[in-house]
Amino acid sequence: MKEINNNTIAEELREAGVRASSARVMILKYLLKERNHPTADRIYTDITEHLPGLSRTSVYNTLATLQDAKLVRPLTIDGTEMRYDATVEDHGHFKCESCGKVYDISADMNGIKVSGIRGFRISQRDLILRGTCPHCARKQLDMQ
Amino acid sequence: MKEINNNTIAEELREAGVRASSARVMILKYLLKERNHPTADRIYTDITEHLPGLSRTSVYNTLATLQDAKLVRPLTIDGTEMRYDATVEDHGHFKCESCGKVYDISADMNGIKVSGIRGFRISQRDLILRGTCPHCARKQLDMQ
DNA sequence: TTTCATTTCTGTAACTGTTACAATAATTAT
DNA sequence: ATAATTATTGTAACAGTTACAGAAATGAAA
Repeated sequence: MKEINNNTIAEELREAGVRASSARVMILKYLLKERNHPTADRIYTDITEHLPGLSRTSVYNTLATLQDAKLVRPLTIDGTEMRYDATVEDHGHFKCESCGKVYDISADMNGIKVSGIRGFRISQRDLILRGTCPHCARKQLDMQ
Repeated sequence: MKEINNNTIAEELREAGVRASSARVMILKYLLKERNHPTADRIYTDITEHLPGLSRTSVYNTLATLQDAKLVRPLTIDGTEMRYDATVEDHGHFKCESCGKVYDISADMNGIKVSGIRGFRISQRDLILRGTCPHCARKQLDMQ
């Protein structure tokens, strides 16, 4: 497990071919540390709470740059807002429809039998499960 | 294959426990016939082109009703807009990043090995593949 | 049928997430 | 140091969605 600090992140950025500007380091560090599938707005508010001087537009610009550099993956779990994930390895997500929280799940997508995709070139696979998380399921039982 | 006409659709609505208003029949018929994973706006423009007198808000309201009645499934393939699908059976989607088209694919999700979801109650599974569709892949080759 | 209560639909306006754009600031190369 | 490029900011526009109040349609009861 590589340590996460400004230097390692700056290096990772340069390796990916982009300049290690302060906004990029901040945002990538946030994504690597929190791993909470945040929205752009969540990133903005969390970072500026401690370090003002970052604009909302810069968050969007930076996220676009990090996506292009394949350092960050966009998640389209909700229909109306993007979420972002610094984990690039194949994995799935569970969205609790009760509390809204998004959980990482490990899923072996090679086991999926897919047909009717002859000639399709696949570059990304997203698996999203929806339902109720254990915490909310227990709460619902208690209320009965 | 059951025939799709206003009567069978009205009956389907009533069976699902909702009134068969004209807006609901129109929109469900559109979804069943077109099967093009439309956005709310696409539904609105396509229907009002031939039959004016349907409001954009009614499209949203109706889609929410049809979702509650489990007749329509929301798709969150893009981050900024919802799409809708009248097919309820488990299947996946392929989004071509080049032309934007969304294809249905048949996927057996029972083969997925998922771990780390003890206690999670799953109500829906979405599989989204992204990449290049055969049509666009051929175009890209031609250009080289 | 007429009346009443409820449900559905409409139009406007607000709201949220995102993007475009021009101006400023910072960085890199010359 | 200077110029050219790149990054960041703030404002404003834009798109998709939702809230809300009033109008219309529907269903039930008399």
